[in-house]
Amino acid sequence: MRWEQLGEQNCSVARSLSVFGDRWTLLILRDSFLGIKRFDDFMDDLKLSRTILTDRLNKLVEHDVLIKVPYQTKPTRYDYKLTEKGRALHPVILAIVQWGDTFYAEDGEPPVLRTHKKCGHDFQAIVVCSECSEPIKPQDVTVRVNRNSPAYKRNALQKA
Amino acid sequence: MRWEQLGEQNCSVARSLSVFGDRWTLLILRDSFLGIKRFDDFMDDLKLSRTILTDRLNKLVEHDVLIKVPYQTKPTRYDYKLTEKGRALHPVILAIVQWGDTFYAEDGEPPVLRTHKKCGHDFQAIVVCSECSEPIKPQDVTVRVNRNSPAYKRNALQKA
DNA sequence: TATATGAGTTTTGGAAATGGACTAATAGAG
DNA sequence: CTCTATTAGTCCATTTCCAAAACTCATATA
Repeated sequence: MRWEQLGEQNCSVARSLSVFGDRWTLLILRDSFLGIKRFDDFMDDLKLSRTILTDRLNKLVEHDVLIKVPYQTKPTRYDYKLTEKGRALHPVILAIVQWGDTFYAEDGEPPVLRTHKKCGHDFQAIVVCSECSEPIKPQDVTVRVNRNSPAYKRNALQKA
Repeated sequence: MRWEQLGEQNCSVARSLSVFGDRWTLLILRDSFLGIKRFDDFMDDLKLSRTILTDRLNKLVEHDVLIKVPYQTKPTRYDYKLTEKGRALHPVILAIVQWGDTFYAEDGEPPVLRTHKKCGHDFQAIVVCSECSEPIKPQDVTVRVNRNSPAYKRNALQKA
């Protein structure tokens, strides 16, 4: 399967990964959440080739994850800022950080600490059930196809 | 920066992505959480080249995310099953699903529904603070370097 | 006029992915 | 005891992707 076809799959993981599932994009987003906005600042931090950075930033703008906001004219220069859709990726980054902290922190000390301003504590990110607020374990989840989804209906019609 | 060097960076996102941040690995893991275990079943579902699948499965085994468990001898054939470390990636997958469901579900109907057995409800995955159990918003998080981490100490020594 | 800054584009050799053919070990059918 | 199917690979030619470095362009500053 080609990368461009991935987004056409009827799976939320596949569609999401067609947006940010490549080598660099999640690192760009990590930097965005840390406040990095400008081309050369991404360059300095990520040490990737300019070509790829240009490409990835443009794709993120196309997908409405980042937006270009001019910060000067003559010549026009842009900040790359997270959109609402981009900020919605925060849980993904936090979940990845959590896993890395758990399995790769030397001496149990993660490289970076995060404080939750609301409660004032250093925190870990926990994924919980929207209905009962309990942490979700893999074995507690059952999966089924949504018969109300347009994709399912199209498929059912084809077979009939 | 080369892909192999990524894991050496002092960042939990970078180290995590050096394990699963490529085109196919997260899709393999999605399938693992759906119960797929065998080489050809991954093949059928993912439609990727056998070479790449071999490579990615081996890497996941090396990183202790999957483990090979023989299900027959003569010839020996293996199931690829999630380890504890692999199961710990469940929140990452759920966070990705959540984002895809939010922004790419047609008519607001996601392709797949998940039920939490514990409470019996279809659920969404929410990322909350381990200390106050409130959902975490990007603007409520402050980040700082952990001065107790071995990596920080090594760096401080170098400069002194 | 020369140099610096910011944000790219172009070029080119090398690395990785793709798709298809080939291999191996064994079981079961005829 | 040969033929075919199953499972899990390996090998290889072609295409695509990526890194690094050089080049471009618009402007500001010395």
